[in-house]
Amino acid sequence: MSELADEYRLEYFEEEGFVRKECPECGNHFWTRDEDRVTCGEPPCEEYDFIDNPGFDEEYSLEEMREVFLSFFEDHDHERIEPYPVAANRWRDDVLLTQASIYDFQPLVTSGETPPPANPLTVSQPCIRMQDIDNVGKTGRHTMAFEMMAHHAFNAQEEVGDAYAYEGEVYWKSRTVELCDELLESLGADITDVTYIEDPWVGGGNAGPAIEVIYRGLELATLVFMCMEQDPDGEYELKDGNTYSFMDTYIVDTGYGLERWTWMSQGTPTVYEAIYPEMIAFLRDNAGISHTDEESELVGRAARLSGNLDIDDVDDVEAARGDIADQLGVSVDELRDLVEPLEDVYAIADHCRTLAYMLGDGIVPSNVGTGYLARMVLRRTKRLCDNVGVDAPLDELVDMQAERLGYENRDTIRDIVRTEVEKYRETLERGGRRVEQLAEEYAKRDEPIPTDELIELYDSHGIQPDMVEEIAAEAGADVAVPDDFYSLVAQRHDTPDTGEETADEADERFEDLPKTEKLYYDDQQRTQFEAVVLDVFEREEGYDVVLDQTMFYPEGGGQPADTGTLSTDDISVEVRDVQIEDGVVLHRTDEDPGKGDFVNGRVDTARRRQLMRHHTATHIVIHAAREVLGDHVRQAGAQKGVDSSRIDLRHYDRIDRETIKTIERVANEIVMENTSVTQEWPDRHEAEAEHGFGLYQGGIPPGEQIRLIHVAEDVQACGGTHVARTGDIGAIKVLNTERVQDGVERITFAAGEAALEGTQENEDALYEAAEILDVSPEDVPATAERFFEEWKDRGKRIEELKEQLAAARAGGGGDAEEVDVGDASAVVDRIDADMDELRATANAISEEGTIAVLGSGASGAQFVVSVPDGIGVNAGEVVGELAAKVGGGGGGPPDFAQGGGPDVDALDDALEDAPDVLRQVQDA
RNA sequence: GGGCCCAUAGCUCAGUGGGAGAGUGCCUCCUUUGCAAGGAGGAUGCCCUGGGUUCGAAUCCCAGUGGGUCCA
Repeated sequence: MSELADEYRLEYFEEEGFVRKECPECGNHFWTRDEDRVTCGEPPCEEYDFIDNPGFDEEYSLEEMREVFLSFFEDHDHERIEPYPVAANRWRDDVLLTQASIYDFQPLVTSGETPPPANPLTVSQPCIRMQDIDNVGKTGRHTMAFEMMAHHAFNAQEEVGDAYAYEGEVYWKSRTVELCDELLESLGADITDVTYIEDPWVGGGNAGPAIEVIYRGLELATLVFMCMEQDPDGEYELKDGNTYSFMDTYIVDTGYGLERWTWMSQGTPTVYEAIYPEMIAFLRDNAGISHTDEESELVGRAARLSGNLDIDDVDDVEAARGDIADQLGVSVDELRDLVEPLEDVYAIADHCRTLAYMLGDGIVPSNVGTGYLARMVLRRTKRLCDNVGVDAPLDELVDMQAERLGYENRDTIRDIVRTEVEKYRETLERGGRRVEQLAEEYAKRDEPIPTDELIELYDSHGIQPDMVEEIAAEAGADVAVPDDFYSLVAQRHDTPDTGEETADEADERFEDLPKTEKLYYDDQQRTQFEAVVLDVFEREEGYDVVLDQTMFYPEGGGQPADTGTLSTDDISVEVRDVQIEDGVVLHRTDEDPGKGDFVNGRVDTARRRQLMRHHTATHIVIHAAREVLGDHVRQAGAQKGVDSSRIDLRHYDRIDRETIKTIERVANEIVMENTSVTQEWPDRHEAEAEHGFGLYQGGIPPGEQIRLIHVAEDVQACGGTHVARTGDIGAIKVLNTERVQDGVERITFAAGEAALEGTQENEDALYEAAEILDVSPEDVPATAERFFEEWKDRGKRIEELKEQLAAARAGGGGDAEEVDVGDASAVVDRIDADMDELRATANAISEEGTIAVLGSGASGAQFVVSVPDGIGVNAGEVVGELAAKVGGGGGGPPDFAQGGGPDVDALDDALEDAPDVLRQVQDA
């Protein structure tokens, strides 16, 4: 680690007369202008020194501070860029949320594959860190949502020339520190009081020297100099135990916490009061939290004391509470009563801001992905509100933050919040009933509710253990929540590893081949072409044919591969599948067309046309859905086909029939407008700047240029083949919708011929039903309803008649054989009726005080035995005996049993034996 | 993407292989009558759909549909 020390000997430090010191408290090395300084200045080595003593000349609001920062760097030759969405999974698949400004440029820019949108640049990037969730409100400085203000410079070593998407050096360490110093000085900070602590950074396979900027006890910024990568042969061993070496590229990655700078300028007791004072005032008022001057003073002092401690999680807060209470001369309980409601209010304000970012950027609550995180935050916020007594609707609270952050989709945000709150209310209600029942049950048995039940309640029904405790207490049941509750839940989810994923077969055979020229982009309507067979590879079944150019579209972007033929003068081979690997298109054929030959390629036109129709139709349906449902709608997946296609859309509610009809109509209007469908290959950053991330409905393509498809007003990045004009689609018919996950709706639809076929199939079903009912199609619903009602009525009527029949049989059943069985008498009879009738008859007979043994051969051989009260015959045993004689079994309660078997021929014999069986059973 | 849970009367839910139930609401009557309530009687149901196992399935198995929930 010490090997990196040289990395910190900056020209700037030398010129400015900085000295390098070692902190006697923590042992870290730091740089300072103040030769007399002893410690590094960061808590716990030193305390906060800005509370009630702001470190800048003026107070700034969050918005003002952001503007000061961005314009400072603009004035220093940086280009200001718009922030990215907080949903980082929009452009990368390794993380869900944006947690730092550098996330915007990973992985393609940091790796040098794609140029940055500007260089150098400055941005204020909204970020969300869920891992801090428990600390929010309690430590005085943690927030889940924050903006990381930053300036970045992307450099490449001079000698590598243009190997990367950016060349040469913009600036590096000295200039970065100098800019930081200048910014601080421009705000009136006392820069002799600033310390720069050496703190090497390691993360995600990269590393480099980094500097923490400390002023008056507060870490205001981290300056990271990303210049190393993990390398088994690297000469530097860093704090994670891995070895690293220098890279060709080196990147300035800074992070200035907007909230902290704002806080520093105001010197309020906590960061929350500095960054959203209006909202906190509103919440305090709404929750009815008011303090006497004396109490306010106490709260302020407590905040200062806890701020001075180096508290990084809630457990520490609880532990520290005692110390703080001692120092203030009050009891812990007194302090807690005073401070906890405030902590909740702070957390609510923060969580609402988090939700505003998430929902504003189009995250839809769901049981998966970022949607799940949004749902968690929302429910937590709702709990906090209920807990502290905030009764303002949550959608209003989120809207306060959304308005401040300048989101334009505020109506949708409010709608989503209302829907979610309602869902949560239902879950709580359901859960509450469940817990009550359970609690009563265990209270009755005088047992505590076992851990198993707790886990089940949480895992399957979303009920927090503390809620169980609360409800259980009311019912008088005990609950013991184990300390390791959440790890027990986690255990339930541990699934045995089913081996490693199949190793990706990097096929080296295609490496030396030139990339196939993609003719299908030049003229998407053409289906014939000529090409040279560059190579043919034998496969387990069939061959991979590589051509110099092709019209065959390889499977990709949810569009299946083309099929067709490749012909020479001598032979015609069938293309069954087409794949692409490293730009080389592989035509999977059944025979070898011959390497070096000219071939005539012919794509299956009908299939291709349907695929193109469906692909363009997919864009149109998404566009229509966005228009009808709102801008938050995004594609969560898609699959095109020949007969139908489907798209999965993120939406927070079910899509009902009326809405589907509207979407269908809007989509078909675009078809009927018959506008042209065009493609272009713009620079990716320009495209993003113009159209936003909405472009990437189907995933993010790599490369400096991306292909855009314009359909009417809709623009999407897409690699598929499309029709020339929307009218070519013919028609779009939605076939079905289903909810594939919470928050994800699947729309299945058909285009062109398939739309016609789909409609005809539906009509066929209707006509067929109409024919069966012998009514006209439009009368089918009413008739079906009438038939169903009548059918039910008849069922009831039949039941009644069976009862009557049974009563009649029991009363004056003439031909039934009556036998004496000890003290009782029994009727043994064969009635070839169904089970219901048998049962009814048997019941009626036994109500008269006679044992009933009835047999039926209606479907197999079946028996019912009914015994009146007070007669010592076990019906179950009788049936068992009888059923055995027909090759089956039976049973039931002692007074009423039924059974049977397959052997109908033996039924009469069995009934004949019945009196003997009865006597036998009675004796036993 | 994966795990788990649920589907029975209008509503909330019992029902572990053999006669479909409770509470509540509904209808009628009685008592009382300002309301709340009390008493008696009554109607409720393709037990989500489709297959399978079984003599027999609301119940067990499989698939589907619809909902819930936890995790990554």
